[in-house]
Amino acid sequence: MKIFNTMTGKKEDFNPIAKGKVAMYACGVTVYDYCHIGHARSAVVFDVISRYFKYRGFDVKYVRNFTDIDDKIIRRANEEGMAWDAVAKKYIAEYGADMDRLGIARADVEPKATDHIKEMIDVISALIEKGYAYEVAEGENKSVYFSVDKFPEYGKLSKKEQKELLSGARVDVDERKKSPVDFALWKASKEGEPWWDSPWGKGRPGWHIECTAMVIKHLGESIDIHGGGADLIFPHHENEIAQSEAYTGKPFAKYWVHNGFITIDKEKMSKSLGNFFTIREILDKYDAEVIRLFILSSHYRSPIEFSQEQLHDAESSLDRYYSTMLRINDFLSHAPETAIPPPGKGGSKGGVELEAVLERFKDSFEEAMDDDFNTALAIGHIFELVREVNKFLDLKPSGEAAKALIKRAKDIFETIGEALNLFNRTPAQWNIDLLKSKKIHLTESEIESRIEERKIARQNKDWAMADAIRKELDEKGIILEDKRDRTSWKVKV
RNA sequence: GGCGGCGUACCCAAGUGGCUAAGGGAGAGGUCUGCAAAACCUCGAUGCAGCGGUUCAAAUCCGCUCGCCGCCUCCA
Repeated sequence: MKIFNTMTGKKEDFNPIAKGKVAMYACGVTVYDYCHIGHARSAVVFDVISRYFKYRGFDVKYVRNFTDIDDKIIRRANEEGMAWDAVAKKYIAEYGADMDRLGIARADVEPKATDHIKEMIDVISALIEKGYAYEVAEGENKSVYFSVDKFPEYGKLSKKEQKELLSGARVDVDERKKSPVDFALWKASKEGEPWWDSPWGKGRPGWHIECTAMVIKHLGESIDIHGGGADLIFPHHENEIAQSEAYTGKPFAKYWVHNGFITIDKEKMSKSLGNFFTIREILDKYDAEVIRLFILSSHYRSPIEFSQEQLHDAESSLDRYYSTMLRINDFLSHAPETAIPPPGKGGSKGGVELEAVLERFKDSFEEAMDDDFNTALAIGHIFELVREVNKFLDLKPSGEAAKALIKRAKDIFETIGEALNLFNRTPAQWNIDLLKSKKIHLTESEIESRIEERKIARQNKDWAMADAIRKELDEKGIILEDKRDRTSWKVKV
């Protein structure tokens, strides 16, 4: 497997620190508001990465944290007249609900910063002892800062020179810090803010230190993969590296993996620009699987331009898949057991191309995913298989050999579906769920009974009546498909 | 200003040195069908922002130009 490592700027062979095991940490969210589609992307990407490692037989331990104490949470609490920890609790629950709906597996450990205050204090104390950090008195309490110039490798991840950072006017000038690039490990408590007791009096942790403490506690001092959105490269991950490696003297993470942004009108989606869509806003109009397919149709490091049109395209693709799965299921349950000579063309020759695609499918899929998790290419392969399956079924095959072939294709879809957490509903469920996301107020049985009425009309060759029923359903967003022996329905996408 | 990325058909998007440039969506024509729908077939970039260069061979490497974006501040 090859993975692009932000640290080296290259794709590298993946060799885990411990054979057969993957220790992986992804920075989660600060819980002060609903998540937007950009957060969803990051979560989907790392979900798929961890799933694929498991598919590949690795023993994966995946940790994704919650930042549940921070300025924004405190501000939000004040705005809403809530306690800060009630805000955190609320949005952790909402995050979980969004992730569940998106089909994102819970991480093996989902630690919260405030559950690791002691661990953070231990690391900070050690950093002071080792001379990497210094205390600054603020009233009766003290803050602690990391002294960046004590860590010469600072900037190695983001490729920044300390000098450049110093000359840049954008860093906060703060009289308390010895250098503008130094960052807070511990913040002295201000009036009305939450606080914890510490060797420096009342205070709360800085942002970056939580990840160091939680990584070390749950995964160890050196881990295989550390990831997050590309906007975390600097300063967050750079600071994590500095404080962690200063503390342990060991490399913090072997591979640094960062996902690209979601953009709107070519601009990064962000809270501050106000150009964001929350996950739940999108889930109100589109099925969760559509969002997953939309995200996974591009490589994880590329920017993705968000638009309704893109979502609609993804929805159409998915519908194509499920239409094919319906044909597969129909074939497996209704096709004659014994081979009947197909009229004219086809025959045994028909399965050759499908057989060839099936033969190389697993390799193609793994080759794509092994190449820095190229989900876009992998999904392309899946649709090649879809086409071959349809082509084969168009030949109206029959007999055990044909069924075995189609069964093989179905098995492949299911295996792949598990690795990507895509394509794993029944076609019927897909359409029932579409009724919901398209807000079509019809039940399955209502549709079925109209189909039954139409069937009688068709038997009587009352085409006007049959067409009227079909038109009526079509206007409500339901498409009917007449098969040889029955009629199926689907939601228009 | 420093660092990094991107520009592939009408839209989205793989491909980053070598067989006909994946796949999806949209479009046109056809097959099937009572008519449809779905599916399939055919058509659709002699060309990968532009210009130059390296090479037997480049979308793919190098240089320049144009356009767009990100990070350098909280940010997935």
